[in-house]
Amino acid sequence: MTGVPATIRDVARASGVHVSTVSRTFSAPHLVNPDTRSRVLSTAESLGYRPNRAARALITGRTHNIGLIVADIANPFFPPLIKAAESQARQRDYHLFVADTNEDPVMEEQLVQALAKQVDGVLLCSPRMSNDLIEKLRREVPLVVVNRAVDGLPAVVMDVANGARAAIEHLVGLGHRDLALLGGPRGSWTNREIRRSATAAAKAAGASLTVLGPHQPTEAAGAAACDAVRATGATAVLAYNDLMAIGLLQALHDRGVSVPAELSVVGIDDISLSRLIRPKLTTVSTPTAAAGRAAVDMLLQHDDERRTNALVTLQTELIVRESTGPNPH
Amino acid sequence: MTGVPATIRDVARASGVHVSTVSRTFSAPHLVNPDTRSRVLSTAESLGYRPNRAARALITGRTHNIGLIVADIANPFFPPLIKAAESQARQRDYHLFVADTNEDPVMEEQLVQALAKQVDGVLLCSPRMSNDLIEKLRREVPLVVVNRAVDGLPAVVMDVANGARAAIEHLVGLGHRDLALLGGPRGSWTNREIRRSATAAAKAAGASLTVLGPHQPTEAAGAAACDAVRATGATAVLAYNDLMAIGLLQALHDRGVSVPAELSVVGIDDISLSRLIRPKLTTVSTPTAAAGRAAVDMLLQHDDERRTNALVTLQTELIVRESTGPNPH
DNA sequence: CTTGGGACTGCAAAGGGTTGCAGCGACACT
DNA sequence: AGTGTCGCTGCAACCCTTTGCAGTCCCAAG
Repeated sequence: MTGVPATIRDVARASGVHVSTVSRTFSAPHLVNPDTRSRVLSTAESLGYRPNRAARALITGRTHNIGLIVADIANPFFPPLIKAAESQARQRDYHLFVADTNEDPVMEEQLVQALAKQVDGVLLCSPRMSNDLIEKLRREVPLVVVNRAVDGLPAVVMDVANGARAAIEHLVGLGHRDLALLGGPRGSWTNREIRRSATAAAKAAGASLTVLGPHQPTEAAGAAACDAVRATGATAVLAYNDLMAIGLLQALHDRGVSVPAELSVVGIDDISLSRLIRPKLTTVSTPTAAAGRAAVDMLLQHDDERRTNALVTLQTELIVRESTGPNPH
Repeated sequence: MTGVPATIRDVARASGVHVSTVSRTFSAPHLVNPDTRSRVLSTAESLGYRPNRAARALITGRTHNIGLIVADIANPFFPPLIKAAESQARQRDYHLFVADTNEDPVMEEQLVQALAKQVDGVLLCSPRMSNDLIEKLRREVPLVVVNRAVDGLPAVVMDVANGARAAIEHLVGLGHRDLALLGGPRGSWTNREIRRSATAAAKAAGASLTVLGPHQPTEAAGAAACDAVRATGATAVLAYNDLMAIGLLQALHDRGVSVPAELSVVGIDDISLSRLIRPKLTTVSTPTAAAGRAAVDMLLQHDDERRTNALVTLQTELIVRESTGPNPH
């Protein structure tokens, strides 16, 4: 009512107890007499008192905040992950800082540093920085990495290797023998996994695979790579993500190349967009919401446990839609 | 190096000055002798010292944090806004809490309350709560409202009224006389603006306008409303947002109704998706990134200024693409 | 009646900074 | 020499809460 927020002292005075009793009413209710407790609670209520988290953080060392760092909030891959992480965090009474690095590795480091003192841990999504740097940063703040496997660090990854293999096998099964891989950004663990797995799968199936890239993981980059893709002579292409695949689709459409009649296209991620465009995109779905939840859970479990299950791998699934078809040749 | 983070006291001891001098080195550099300053800075550097923001917040009362509350992070309308706000905030050395209400008005209130003590202000995006409640909450924490005009409260709105009018005039200009409005969620100021303006514009042009709704602002709701839209007999539809328009487009496609030959569809927002689908969506573009930046700016300017320019209105623009065409009758 | 223990509660230090105030030396001016 | 000012630095209180420790009261057991 007064405009200035009530502190624990106001409540103590108003209810005739010591501040420590008020404190305990909130943080260890079982230690205070039920009568006292309800009295304190009701005066706190009437004063509009809320514990000051900064002060609490100062003494307990726990902020009840989590940092979430992503490469690009506007990349449709991330919002479902952010949403799930935020929801999971809040359910456990944590708040979420969200920060955007603009795909810039040095920004990643700065952000972790800046957030370090203010959070109980940081979720690093699809980091582009080096493993060495991650090793260094983990000493400043608990880290959970998403979309990257780092030795000894808790991590949540998608089984994109399996997904890429399934995609290649799908294409080979449709008679394609000349394949292209539209590579993603430098520094991306996922990109390396996809390349490794796709290359192996193509080799095992006796097909050729031309690797293009690195590229930014954007629709524009996908469109820009259109001519390079066609120059490879491939009849089917696997893209690093749906966004690039969709950009490629647009560019192909502009050039009058029909999909999948002349060229088959597969994406990865299954962002919501992918089933809205024409042709509907064949893609490898990755459980992004589950990844967000899992990452929060890993961060919030106690350190000893955290070490034991240091790597969570989430399954992916090939979703065949309309952008893939038989080899025209 | 030690694992435990260095405090201001460590730096003071190591550089042979008092803590207050170290404090000033960081928060009021001009007050300390350049020699002293550089000495402090270098020992701070070598100790890996970073000011503890919680401690600072405790004494200064300013957290250097901002809360951003949106209805649905995964709704493509919001990510560009979030991204812009985050970037603008960080540029001014603020961090951003992001929270998601799931379109739930009571969650909105809880979130503002929970964040209140932890931030210097809250950006309330597209709030669904009542004006009374907003009035109440503004007494607990500085508020800036986006996509809603509230008396005396700093707000950033898009001129959707003008956009809706332009859309209706565009449709009338194409010969349509029987129009429908696919309404958005209850409690949305934007929805009321659109309805008001569209109704007035239709009336002025001598066209009929059937208003449908309220609906959730989702693709699914847009699709679900397909039959209701057709039942109105309208030859052109304006949707509350692109997501609903796109859902409608999908449903129309499934039913074999061709757009724009049989029915014209207009969206609002111009999310990135809208130019990727077929037919490309005619829509009213809203400057979401600019809104995010403006909201942060408003929050961060001093109170006296904040009062003077309490309402920022951002212009919208009709973007004619492929989903609108002449009246078939 | 003593002793022990349990249930509460109060005391005071601690956490890491900021900031008003005062002290101090150097210098300029009268 | 005395006075005033300026630039810099130290002192110590303060921000709000948590928590180890100790004290009080009461009751049950011996």
